Amino acid sequence: MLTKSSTELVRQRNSVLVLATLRRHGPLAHTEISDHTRLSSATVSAITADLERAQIIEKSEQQPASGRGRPRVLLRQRRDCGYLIVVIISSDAVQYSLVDYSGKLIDRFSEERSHDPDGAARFVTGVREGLERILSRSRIEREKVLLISISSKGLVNSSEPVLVWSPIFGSDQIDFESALKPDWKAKVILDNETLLVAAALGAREENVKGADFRSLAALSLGHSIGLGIVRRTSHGGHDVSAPNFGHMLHMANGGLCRCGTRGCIEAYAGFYAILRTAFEVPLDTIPAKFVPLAELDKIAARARQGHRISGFAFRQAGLALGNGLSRMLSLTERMPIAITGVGTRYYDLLRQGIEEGLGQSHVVRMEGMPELRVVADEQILVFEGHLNRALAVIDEDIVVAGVQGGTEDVSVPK
Amino acid sequence: MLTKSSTELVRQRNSVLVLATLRRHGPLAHTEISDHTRLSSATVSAITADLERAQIIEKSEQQPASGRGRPRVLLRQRRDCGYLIVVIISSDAVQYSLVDYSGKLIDRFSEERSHDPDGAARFVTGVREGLERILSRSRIEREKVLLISISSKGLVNSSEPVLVWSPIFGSDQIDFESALKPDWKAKVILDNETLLVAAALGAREENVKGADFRSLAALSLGHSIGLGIVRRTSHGGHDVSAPNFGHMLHMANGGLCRCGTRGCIEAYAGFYAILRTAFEVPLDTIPAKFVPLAELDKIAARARQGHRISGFAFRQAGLALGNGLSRMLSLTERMPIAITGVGTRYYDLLRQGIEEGLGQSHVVRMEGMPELRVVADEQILVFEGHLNRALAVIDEDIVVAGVQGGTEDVSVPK
DNA sequence: GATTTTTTTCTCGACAGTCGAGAAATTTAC
DNA sequence: GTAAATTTCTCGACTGTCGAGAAAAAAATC
Repeated sequence: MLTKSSTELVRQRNSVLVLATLRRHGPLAHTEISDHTRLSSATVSAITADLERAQIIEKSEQQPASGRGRPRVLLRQRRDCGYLIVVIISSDAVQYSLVDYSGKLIDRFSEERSHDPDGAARFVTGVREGLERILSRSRIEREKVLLISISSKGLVNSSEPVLVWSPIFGSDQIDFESALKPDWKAKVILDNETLLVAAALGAREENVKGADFRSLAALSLGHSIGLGIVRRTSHGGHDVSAPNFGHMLHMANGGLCRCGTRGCIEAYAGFYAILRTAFEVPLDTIPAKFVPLAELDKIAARARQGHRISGFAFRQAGLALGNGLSRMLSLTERMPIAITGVGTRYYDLLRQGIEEGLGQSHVVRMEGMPELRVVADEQILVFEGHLNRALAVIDEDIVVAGVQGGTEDVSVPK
Repeated sequence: MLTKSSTELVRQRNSVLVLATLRRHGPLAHTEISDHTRLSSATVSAITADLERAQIIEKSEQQPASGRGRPRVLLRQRRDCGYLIVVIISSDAVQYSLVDYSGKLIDRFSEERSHDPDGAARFVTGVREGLERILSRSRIEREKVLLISISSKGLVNSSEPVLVWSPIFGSDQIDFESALKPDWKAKVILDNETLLVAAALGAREENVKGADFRSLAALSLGHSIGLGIVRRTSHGGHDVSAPNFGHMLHMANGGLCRCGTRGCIEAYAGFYAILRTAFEVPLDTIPAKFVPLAELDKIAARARQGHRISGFAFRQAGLALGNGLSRMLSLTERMPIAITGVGTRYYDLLRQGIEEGLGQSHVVRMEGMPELRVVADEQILVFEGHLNRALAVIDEDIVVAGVQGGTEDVSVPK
C-alpha cells in the first residue's frame, strides 16, 4: 500500500488478467473472457484490440459454428510472439526445452552431466553451449527468446537468479544472471525444483477447489530432500517459497551431513543417510557422494522382508521427515503435504515413521494429522511449474513494457 | 491478480495512501502529502476535499507562518471521526485503552485478572463489562467506536478473532466476534501479542532504513515463549505472522510441556522449565501453573555466582531457543532477531546457549549468525503495534465504506 | 426465399480518476 | 509599495471502465 495507483496501472492489471485467463482456459471468445474476468464487454473489446494490435494475441480462423447466432471468434496467444527456454538441472542431466508463447513444446533434449567435481565454472559453460544448441536447432531469432527459466535442487536467492547452495556444487555459487548476460537479452529466472512442484500442484488444486484452496506443501524425497510451500495471498495470487528444509536442524550434534553440518534432516532422510544407517556405518562418516538407486532398492527389499536394521533405517528417515514437517507446520498453518520424487517408492517403509514424527508435536496433536498424499510424475510437475511461472512472467513483462507496438498505420481516417 | 481493477479502486487505494502518510508523519500540508505519496497536487486536492467533506480530516487552524510565501494549512485526522478500544490481555491483568481517531490516548485502566481456573466463559463476561466501563466513563456514543482491537498470548486464528489456544485457557477457544456481537457494532480484531511487537518493530525499522528493511523477528521471553515475524511484501506492505513457536518441537520425547505434549521449546525455555531444570525435578513432572518472578531471579543470581545447575538451566533454555530460531531461519530468509519480554533480564545467562543453538545449524553456518538485539519496553511495543494495525484497518474501512458522507448542501450553484 | 430469433461483437456517450500547467492567494524581503 | 517566493486551487486533456444499444451473422421458422 506504499505505492500510488493510477488509471494506467488499472489497464495493465486488467490486461494481465485477460492474458492470464487465456492461459488458464485456452482460446476463448470475447464473451467468455468477459465472464471469467468480470470485466465488461466494452472493456474486453478495448483490451483485446490493444493486444491484437501489439501482435500479442490473434483471432483464430473461423470455427465451424456450433449453435445458432453469430459465431464466436476465439482469441489466442500468437505463438510467434516470443519464446521461452526451460532448463531443468538434475543430478545426472540437464534438460533443455524450447516453448512458444502459447505454451507449446517445440524442441527438447537432455545432456548428460559429467560427474566430475571441478564444477561450477565448467558447468556454466555447458549450460551456455546447451542454450546455443537449442537456439540454433530452431531457426528462431535470438531476440525472440524472452525468458530463460532455470531450476535446480538447492537453495536459491529469492530475488536474483543466483544458486546459493546446491547438493552438486556445494557453496560454489552460480550467478546465472551474469553468466548469461553476454549471450542473451532475455530475462533469466531461477527457481528451486520443489518450489516449482509446489507451484504446479497449487495451480491444479486451485483449479479443482477454487477459492477453497488455501495452501499446500510439496515434499520431494531423493538423494536430497526438498520442500516447497504455496499459499494463496490475500489478493488472489500465489505466494510460493522453497525453504532450506533438507538442511534444517533435525537433531543437535546428530549425524554428519553432506553439507558438513551435523544433524540436518537430510543426514537422516537422504538416500545416503538411509544407506549409512542400514549398514551401521558410524554417523560421523563422511557420506557417499552418490548412491546408486539399486543399492537402496536392495535395502528396501530386505526391510520389507522384515530385516530389522534395514527397516529401522527407513523408519528413522521417516521420523526425521515427520519431526521436520511438524516444525514447519508450527510455523505455518495446517496444510496438506504432497510427497513426490523417486523416494516415494519407499513410502510404505517411510510412512509409519513420518506419522509418528508428526504426532510427537503440539500442532499435530491439536489440529490433527495433516493430509499426506503421494504424487507421482515429479518431472511433469516440475515442467508444469516452469510453464506456469515463466509464462506469467512473460505476460506481465510484455504488458508492462507497453502494449503500443505493432503496425502504426492507423493514420488513414475515413 | 485474480481480481479485476477499476478506477474506483484507484481512488480508494490512493485515499488510503493519503490517510496512511498522514498517520506516519503527523499533520501535513497539501504539498507535503503530494511529495510523500508521489501523487500530483491536483489529485491530492481532489482526495483531501472528499475526505474533508466526509468529516474524516480537517484543516488545522492557521499556523504562525514560518518562512515566506503563502502559509501552509495542515491537514489532520478529525479526532471525533471515530474511536478505538484496545484490550491487552496479559497473564495477570487486562488493560483497556480508549483512543481517538488521531491515535491519541483518551482513557486507560487495568483490571486484575483473578487466577481462578473456571475460565473462559467468566473471562469473556469480564471483558464485556470492562468494555462497557470504558465506554461509559467517556461519554462517547457507542456507535462512534469503530474497532475493538484485542491481543493475547497464544495461538490466534488468522482470519477470525478466535483465540484458538492460550497459555491461560488452554484449548478452551474464545470467539470474541460472537461474544461481542450483541453489544457492539464495531469490528473486532484479535492478534497475538508478539505479532504486534513484531509489527511495531517492523514499522520503526522501516522508518529508519526505508526500502532497505526486509524482515525481522521478535522473540518474547517470559512464562511462555512468543515469536512474531514481519516481512515486507512485494507491493510495499507488511506481512506479519505469529507462528506457534513456543510449542514447536524442540526434542522428540523431551520434557513435558504445559500443553501436555513432550519436547516443546517452552518445556525448556519457559520460566517454569528453567525452574524445573534448576531444581533437578524430573522432566516429566507436570509443570507449575505459575512461577513467581522472584523465584527465577534467585536462580539467576545463583547462576551468576557460578552455581552449576542454575547456570545449566539457563544454558539449556538458550539452546532450545537457539535451535528453534535456527529452524525458523531454515524456513525463512535471514533476518535480525529482536528479543523482548521480562525474560530479557536473564539475557546474559541465555545468550551463550542461544548462540550455540543457532550455530549448530546449516543456515547459520552458511549465512552467519543473525543479528541479535535486546529491546526493552515490550508493553509499549504491544500498544504501538495495536495502534499501527488498528488505525490502518479503520482507515481502510472508512474509505471502502465510501467517502461520500457529510453535508450535502453543495447544491447551490453559482 | 424471406423473416424472425438468437447470439456475439462492436461502438458510443457518460462517468470517474489522474496529471500538468497555470491562476489565485498570501506572506516575506527590499 | 512592489517584487519574489511559496502554497493552494482550478481547468482542460487524457486514460480508463461501464451500460446500452447498434451491427453482424448464423439458425430457425414460416
